[in-house]
Amino acid sequence: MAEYNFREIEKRWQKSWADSTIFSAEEDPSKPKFYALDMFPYPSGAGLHVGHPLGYIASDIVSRYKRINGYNVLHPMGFDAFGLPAEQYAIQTGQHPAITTKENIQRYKEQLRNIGFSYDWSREVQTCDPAYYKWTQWIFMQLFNSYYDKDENKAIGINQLIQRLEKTGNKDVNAVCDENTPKISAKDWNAFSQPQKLDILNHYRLTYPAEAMVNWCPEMGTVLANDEVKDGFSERGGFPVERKLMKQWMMRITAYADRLLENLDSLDWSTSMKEMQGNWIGRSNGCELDFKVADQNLKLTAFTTRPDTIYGVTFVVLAPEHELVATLTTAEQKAEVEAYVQYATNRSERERMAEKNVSGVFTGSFVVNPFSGEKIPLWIADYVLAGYGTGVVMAVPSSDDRDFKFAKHFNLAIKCVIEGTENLENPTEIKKGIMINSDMLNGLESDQATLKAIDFAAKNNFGIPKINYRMRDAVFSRQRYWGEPVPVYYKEGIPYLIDEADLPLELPEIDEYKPTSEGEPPLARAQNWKYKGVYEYETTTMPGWAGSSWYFLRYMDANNEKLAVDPKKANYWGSVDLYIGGTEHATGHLLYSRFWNMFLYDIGVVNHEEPFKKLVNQGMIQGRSSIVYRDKKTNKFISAGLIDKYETVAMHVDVSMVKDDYLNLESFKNWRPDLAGAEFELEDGKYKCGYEVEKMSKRLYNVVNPDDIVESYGADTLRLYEMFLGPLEQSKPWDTNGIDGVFRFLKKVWNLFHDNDGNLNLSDEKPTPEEYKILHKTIKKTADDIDRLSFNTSVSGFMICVNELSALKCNKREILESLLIILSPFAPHISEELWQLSGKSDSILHATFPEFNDKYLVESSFEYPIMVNGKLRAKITFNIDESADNIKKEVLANPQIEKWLEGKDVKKFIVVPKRIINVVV
RNA sequence: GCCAAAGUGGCGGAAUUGGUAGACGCGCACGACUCAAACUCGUGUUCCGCAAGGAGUGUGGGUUCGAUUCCCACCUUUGGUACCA
Repeated sequence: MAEYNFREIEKRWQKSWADSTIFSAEEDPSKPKFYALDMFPYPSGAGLHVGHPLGYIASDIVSRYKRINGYNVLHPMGFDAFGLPAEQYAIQTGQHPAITTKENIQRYKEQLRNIGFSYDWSREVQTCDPAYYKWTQWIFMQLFNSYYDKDENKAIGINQLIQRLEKTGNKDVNAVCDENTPKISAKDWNAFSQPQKLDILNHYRLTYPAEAMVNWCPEMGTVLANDEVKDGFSERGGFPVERKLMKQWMMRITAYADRLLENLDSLDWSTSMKEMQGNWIGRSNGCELDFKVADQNLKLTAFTTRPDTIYGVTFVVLAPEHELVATLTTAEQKAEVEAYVQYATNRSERERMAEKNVSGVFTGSFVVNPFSGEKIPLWIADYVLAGYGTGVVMAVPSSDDRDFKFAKHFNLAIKCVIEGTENLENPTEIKKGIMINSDMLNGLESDQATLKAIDFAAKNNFGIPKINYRMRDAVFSRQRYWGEPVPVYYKEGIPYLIDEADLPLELPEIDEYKPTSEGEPPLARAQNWKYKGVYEYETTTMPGWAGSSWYFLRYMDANNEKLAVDPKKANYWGSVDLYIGGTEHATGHLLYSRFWNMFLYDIGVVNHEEPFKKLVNQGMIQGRSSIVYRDKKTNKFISAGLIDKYETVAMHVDVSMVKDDYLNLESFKNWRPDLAGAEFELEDGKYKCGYEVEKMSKRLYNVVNPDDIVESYGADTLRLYEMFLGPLEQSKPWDTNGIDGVFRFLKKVWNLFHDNDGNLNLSDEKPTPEEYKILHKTIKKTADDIDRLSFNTSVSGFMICVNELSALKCNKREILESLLIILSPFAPHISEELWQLSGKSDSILHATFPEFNDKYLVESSFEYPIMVNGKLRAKITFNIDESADNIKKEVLANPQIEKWLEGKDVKKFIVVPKRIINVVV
């Protein structure tokens, strides 16, 4: 009577779980904790497609597995709800982004519920909720009130800095600050006006206002962070981005550069992920060297990582934006230099990148090599960046590719300083070796020469060791509406934090979501929006990454109205034990989160320095588009196998009209009016489509919605199939074609419990050794596979297990109940249903993962593959403890083997116990 | 250019420590059931060959009794990054 009715079963259990508190987590010191986290989604209008749940399913399996292994599991979900698409939509339609966002979240939650995730929804967070962003603003305030002390190597309250300034000025303060921070004495400080004092403090604060060169995207009307710009275009939308000097809030992430870099070692992340962050931070060890300007009382400081090549310096190059460009240009060169600077600074980042040609201009001035005393020309070129190092490069054309190209182009001197490069067409091919033509450094190895050069420069007061970073402080302002307001107001042009008691500072209502006619951000439109009714608020909002930089902490204590997170709870849950999400967040979210978490660690909010102990990047699920081919001459559609005979045009068709690559002709004709009269050239009476693996996108008609899969196969099938598709971390195309196999598997599971008439049929008989063996083999495999997140192989393990049990017609309760428990993290609905049908009153969620027992797998004999010279020739079964001599005797006497020996001498006889036997002749 | 990861049947993929390459699933072929189709079940399915046998994990070489696995060189694909001195 009972068929596998997944629709009814899944609805029922999903409701039952939602009505209970079965997935809510409470701190419980008696149990080990496990924190499994998904990167929370941005709720877009398009809903989830089949690629999104991949990681969620994996983390859900681990969560459920850990739960039945006695762990206290925290497995929450929420929404990264501030963002551009909702705002763009608001600009077009006038609809408040909060409304669209709310609708989209509703839709997402329903889609997620359909898949049967074990989320603790009581801890849901939404970044756009004032109850949440109150604390995002609070963290901003803590950053504003802190500076980074290098001696303590941590963030410290700004009040302590003020006390030191009052007593001794800043000469002994070893802190991270702006390059241009003035040296002040206690006397200076105490004589300063309040605005002057605040200005000094801004040079130290971990979040600070600054005039900064930013990535301005005119199309979007906002600035973007470095990680939001790709090849001169915005990552979202693909609009052109230009450089612009603007007043911005900045985050002093560079203060943490070293710790962010060094801690990478301790993290269980993929090497490529660590590599990406390492490159992004880009620490380079080197030194600064001073070059005196010839005949003037001026010096230029260059940063170099290769002071060993100092004797190979044949010119020095300034960035076009360098402040001394005008001073150092001679009268004769003035016109040429001005024209070049004009040209270089007006070009956008994008143009500069597209431009591969070498460009530059001579200043007319000369500088002096501090080591050799040689006079060398000073140039200006845009391959030198104002923002990196000092904006001055000592050019060594014999060791550096760019310097080499530049010297070649302008016919400048090239001097080789490394042995073996003298006769090379391109001396930069050899980067390190024994120094030559280098006076005091001659004969030294590059690395030793580097040390000696730095030492010499330091002793003679024209150089110091220095570490530079590629990473910049992060721009924190967005000229947009749909983000967290910055909790700052202005009094006489000076920014002040609002009172903590006035948090949250809520987004005001405005008439339109566009910038004002004066180009002010949308918040400038707000009427009567003033602090204490008097002072203007900051009108930029926080960027998308603000709310996502600490949401993993809020989950630990999501409903606390008094604190961002109770340190006691944060200490209990600690770092995330498994974080699953996309690789696209390598240099954005994952870096900013580490930064904020580290800061909160410094100020004592949490007791773990790193937020994500283990990180796994799920691969992208690509679309598998279906293609039909229209004959150019007759307008007939030609089946894929026959297109060689015609000249055809390819056309994407909706994948919902295609099954197993065969096109449903009726649906196709009904798809669009112009196709109603379509004719076809068929193969074997069917139309076979071609396919293409590409991005999943509406435009390519290849989007597959999980709701549709759940409707036709059920959530358990979807979960298993997504896992079965291949390794979690690998990108792969979604191909619905294979899903029947997984569905069949679940039906076989169902059939194990039922007789041919569909009646429940379980036996209480003692299982046979063979049945135990099948079960315990699968228990071990499942546990091992989950530990290494190899879910595709555990699914095939289940299939093997069920195939073998079916062959034995096994319906032993003892075996099948254990099977249900190990299957339950993967296919929770069917497992729960069969568990209850078999007479259990308690949920399978409260069951315990069966203990693996080795004794069922012990074999008394093994069928050895016998190889002769590495080629498989026979198989013979021996007892496990058979002596090597006996094995040898029997193998050599075997007629199958004898044939291959042909009486030749046996050189070697190798027996690898329980593996293989190899005879070498 | 540089850095990282990966190349295995018609397809997705397996082989966890150097030990039977192609598990499991899809697809395909044949068969059973059926009036018929679908479902389901069974058999087969890396390639060449009737077979015996041979070849085979991107290419070429090496180490080893034995290599998808280790080493060297190269090719291709994907991702990251790009004047970072």
